[in-house]
Amino acid sequence: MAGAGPPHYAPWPPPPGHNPPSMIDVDEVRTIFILGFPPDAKERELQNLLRWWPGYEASQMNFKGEQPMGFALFSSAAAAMAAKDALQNLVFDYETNSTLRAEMAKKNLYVKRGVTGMGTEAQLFDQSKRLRTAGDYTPHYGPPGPFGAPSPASWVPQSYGMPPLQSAAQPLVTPVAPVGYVPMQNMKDNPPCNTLFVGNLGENTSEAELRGIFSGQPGFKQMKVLRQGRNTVCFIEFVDVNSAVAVHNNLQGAIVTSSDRGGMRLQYSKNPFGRKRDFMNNQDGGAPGVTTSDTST
DNA sequence: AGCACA
Repeated sequence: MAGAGPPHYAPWPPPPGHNPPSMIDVDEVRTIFILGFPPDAKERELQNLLRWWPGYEASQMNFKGEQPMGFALFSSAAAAMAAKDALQNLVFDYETNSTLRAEMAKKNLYVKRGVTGMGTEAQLFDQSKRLRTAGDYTPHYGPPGPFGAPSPASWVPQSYGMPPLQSAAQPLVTPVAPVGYVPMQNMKDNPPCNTLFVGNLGENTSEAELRGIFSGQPGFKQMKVLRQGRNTVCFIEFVDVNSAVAVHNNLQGAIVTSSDRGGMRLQYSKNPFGRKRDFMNNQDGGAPGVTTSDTST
């Protein structure tokens, strides 16, 4: 059971101008990081472990590597340290003999406004601006725009004072903002659906860049990259059609730095995710795409 | 100008 639905997903990225840095003492580290979880620990378990602690604000589980790493942000350094001590050597799971270790982090956990530990660290840039910084083909890790979002790497702790744990703490995804756009005429497209097809990608297009671009988009679910000789294509699934439509429009022609063809072409997929049953049953020779199921009215 | 996976 998935419970009562998604708790607090932000349906759309916050507009620019959020999180005024002057409001908070940014110098004070009030984040702890926690190790020792069993490999199957869930982010929700971390949240539920900490949510009643005084001053708890947000947490996040990082699943790089063998064992999950938890990060938790508190309202003050004192609250963070108290929680750190409370968690120290806590037996998390008797079956797997998992004992937690906690330390102060080097940097504070970066939390998107309104999101507490939901694990999507990729930042959105202001899509309405259609940043056109062509000339600069340096991959930007973080938007060049009005608000520079810190790369997730910036808050990954350096693990000092403890045995060499996961010093290889890498970000799961490095957010990538397109450096610019080229006009893209989209000749034949398909009816809107929850899956986008990405074309006009060169053979050495980096999957990491694509993931950096798309995984932070609102409603992103999963993506798959396909190499086809000197072409690369990519499928991106979204939670709903509206999310796909937004990205289809906003990122059309966005420049993919690792591609040698400039802008990407975004189309709706012919075979969207989650439709297998439908189109398998529609073998009556009728027009594909016309389904008998009605989702509206 | 290229549409996989369930």
